[in-house]
Amino acid sequence: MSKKVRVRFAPSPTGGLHLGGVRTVLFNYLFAKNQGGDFIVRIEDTDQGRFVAGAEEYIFNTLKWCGLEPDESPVHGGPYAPYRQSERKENYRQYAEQLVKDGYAYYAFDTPAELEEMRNRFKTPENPSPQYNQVLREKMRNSLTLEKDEVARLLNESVPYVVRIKMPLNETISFTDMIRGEVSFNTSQVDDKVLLKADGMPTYHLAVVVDDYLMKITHAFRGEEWLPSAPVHLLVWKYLGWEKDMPQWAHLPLILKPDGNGKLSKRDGDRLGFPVFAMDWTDPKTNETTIGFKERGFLPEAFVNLLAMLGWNDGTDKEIFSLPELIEKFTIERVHKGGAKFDYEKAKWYNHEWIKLSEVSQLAVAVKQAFLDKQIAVTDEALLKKVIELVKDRCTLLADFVQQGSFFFQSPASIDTDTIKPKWDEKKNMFFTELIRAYELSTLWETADLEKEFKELAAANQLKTGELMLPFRIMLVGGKFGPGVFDIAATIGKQETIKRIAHTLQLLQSS
RNA sequence: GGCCGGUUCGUCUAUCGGCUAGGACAGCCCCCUUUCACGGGGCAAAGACGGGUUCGAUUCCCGUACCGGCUACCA
Repeated sequence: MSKKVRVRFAPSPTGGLHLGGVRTVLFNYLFAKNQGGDFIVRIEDTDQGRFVAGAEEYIFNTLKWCGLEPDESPVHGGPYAPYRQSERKENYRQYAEQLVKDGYAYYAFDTPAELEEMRNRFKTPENPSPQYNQVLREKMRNSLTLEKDEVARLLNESVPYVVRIKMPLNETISFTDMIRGEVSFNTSQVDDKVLLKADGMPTYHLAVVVDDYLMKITHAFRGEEWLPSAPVHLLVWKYLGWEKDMPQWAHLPLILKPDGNGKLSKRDGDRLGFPVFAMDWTDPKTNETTIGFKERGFLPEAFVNLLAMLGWNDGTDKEIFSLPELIEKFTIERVHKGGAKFDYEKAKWYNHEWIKLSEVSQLAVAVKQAFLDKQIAVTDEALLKKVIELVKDRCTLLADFVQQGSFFFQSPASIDTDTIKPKWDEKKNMFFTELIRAYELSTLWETADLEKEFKELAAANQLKTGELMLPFRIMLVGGKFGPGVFDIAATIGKQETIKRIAHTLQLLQSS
């Protein structure tokens, strides 16, 4: 019997959640649910200096929007509460002390200024960033170099200190990553990372191990940027005597910027004009808002779908997956090793596909909101549904519904008469005048009837239908866009259709 | 600089030693459509390089190059 799968997403609440973060959540979630396991969210707020108001709430709102609800978290509760590291502060010190007692870690009294001084002093062109390591630790002020009495005195006088792991010299440490296979490191290349900070808070390196252990995490997913510190974590697991309970690691590939170099950042979105955050994020300090996928008009289904395909596929040509399908099909073996450049065009394609494939009723709420955002109140639900049905094939983002369909709810703000004018003449004017009369007498008001009448009248006047359709369209919607003209006329009704024709005729007359 | 990771069309990817290297996005062309889409059809487009191993390498191994990540009392 193997243990129940438990995975965790461990964000630090420092701002909006971006693509990469949500994808990490998603892969955690998919793996857990595929295995019938639990998905835990633990807030890693060990850095008091980086606390950002509202960031935690934002994270949970985002998960909710995506449909990735945690089984355990600070807001969902759970048997391993609290799930906020700042509230678990007292847990960590004992483990740090235990490591010191067992000779795996030590106290270091160097001040930030001293550390900076050290780095400057030993910096050379060949070694631009000297590390607090097996060699340099000998030159610093710590419980390894100081006399026992001196250490005791400093501790006694409450001189600030940190606890650092004592990296062994020249040991090979390796593990099997679920995505990358065997990865190994030489400990001589790894520095003595701080485990417990001077303020008594653990660093990520200690907290991640302690909490993963305490919360019985079985599989740990995180971004590839964590790979270099994996040996530190491995060693902490080992030194604490928990090796047999260590989760299996999986380091996810990064999401890269579209135009070349580096991992995708918020700045790239601003620069290239696409969202990077899942939802709008307003920085409480600057009050600046960064656009999110949700507000840009993405459906959560599409957002989740496109994220899943960035680094994973099911081995077939299938690209459109619902969340339940993803859960069913997801396996780590099919996660890519290489980073993926984010392609906004493809992202939009996913949204377009999901809009086309969604039921009208599923779209209604979001589309109504899109209209409302543009100051168009929709009160007629039946009309809304009819409009969605008519235009959804040509909508990539939710806002496109407004562009494609506002004229169903209100008369066009302006009529593109410039397009009509060059080919306008008295015969056409006559035709539309007669059309008004004909439509006034119509007893049937369906698409096919309207088209039939229109064409018959055109034939009677010896006019080509083709030359009349565009003017008609512009009269009804204001420009060269929208679904089929007769569908529009049928939908807006007799009175409105006639009104719009007459209005344009008047415009053409007076200019 | 050091360490670690990665490398198939412009982009996301399939291929688990047999390939005429498949699909999707974007691009281009045609059909459908008297708007724009949708839909259908087509074109163009890739294994970083050099060595091995093998009857046979995109696939396995080793180098090189390139790209990326890390190198904080941040996560």
